Amino acid sequence: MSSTRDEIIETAAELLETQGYRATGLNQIVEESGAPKGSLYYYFPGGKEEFSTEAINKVAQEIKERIETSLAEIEDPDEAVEAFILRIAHHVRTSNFLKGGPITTVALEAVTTSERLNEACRETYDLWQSAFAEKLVQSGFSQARAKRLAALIIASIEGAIVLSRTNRSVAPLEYVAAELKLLLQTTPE
Amino acid sequence: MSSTRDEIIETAAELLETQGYRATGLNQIVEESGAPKGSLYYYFPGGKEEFSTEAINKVAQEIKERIETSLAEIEDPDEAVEAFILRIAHHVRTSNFLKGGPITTVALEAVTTSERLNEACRETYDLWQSAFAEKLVQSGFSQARAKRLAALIIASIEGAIVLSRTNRSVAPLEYVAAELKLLLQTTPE
DNA sequence: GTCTATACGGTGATAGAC
DNA sequence: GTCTATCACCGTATAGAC
Repeated sequence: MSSTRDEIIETAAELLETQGYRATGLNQIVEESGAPKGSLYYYFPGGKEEFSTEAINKVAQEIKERIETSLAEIEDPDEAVEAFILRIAHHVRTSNFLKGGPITTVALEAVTTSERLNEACRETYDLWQSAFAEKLVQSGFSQARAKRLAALIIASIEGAIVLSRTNRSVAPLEYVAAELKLLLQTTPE
Repeated sequence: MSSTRDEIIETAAELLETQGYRATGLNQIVEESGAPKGSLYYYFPGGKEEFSTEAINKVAQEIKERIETSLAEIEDPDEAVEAFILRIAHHVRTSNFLKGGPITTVALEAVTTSERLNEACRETYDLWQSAFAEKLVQSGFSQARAKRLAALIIASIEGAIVLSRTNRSVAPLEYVAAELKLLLQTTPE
């Protein structure tokens, strides 16, 4: 129940979201977290790769729960997904386009960098996709269709976040929200 | 018409696609391009940021033309977009999931790193989006709707590439291709 | 558990000879 | 145009005192 340990993970998660893996330095984490410098390798013998993996896993769980609770608030899947995406848009805007897509940069970096991080990212996306698919199945979509639609939802959100942060405008996220809403309004198959 | 200059840009483009900006070192570019080490700052006084910007602009044009020619081959927009995405899937697979989304990583890194790179990425996405939107307008969609749909197409492709590379499977790209095809089959509004 | 100091490699960039 | 040498800096990681 070390508070220091948690602080490191929490700070790492934030920096990974805004900067990515390579750009996030140990010194910066120590500085911003206020954690004692000497304790980093005490808590995480595996170094940068280890606490980054833990940071990803933590974020994975948090977002998964956010997806579930958000989708549970509205019965119609099209409106539920729309509302969820607009929440993300708000998050991106209020962060001044510094946040959003907490593991996207790391996921791309990990492909050529770290098998361990890559695996953590893979599991994270699976987790999120399952959360969306479950809602769609409950709404009457077949398992197969729900899986495809969930992939589209995750993919388009991730991509729209890239576009929104790059353009410093949440318009891409709003467009995606509107179009996905239309697609999900069709009769479930 | 310097061949050396072009080699540097070409190599930079490839490395930026697979590794991103921060991970791509000057030494690596010199080594893989076969360019004389001393000529890097001769051709690009602005250093890393400068030739990276040129690499992005070059890729932007190439992909734009690939979008246009690919979409021109098939009249129906739903089938045309599907075919284009499946071509990307092939590209991602044959690269062993090392390539795809040539500027995605750089775009995310640029938000907190380089105003110049950020601008280049912004223009690139605009260029690609316009290419899709034009095809949709020709197919009977309104300007406004075409713009939204183009944003969804770009976003979902970008995101699906992230998922596909992370999962070492082109399934996400295939799912997105199938679902976008369905969405575009609806009567143009 | 935490501190300080340090090792060691790599980075982008520059200088000056040729 | 190109080469070589070198710069100052930053990164991760480790050692050893306390």
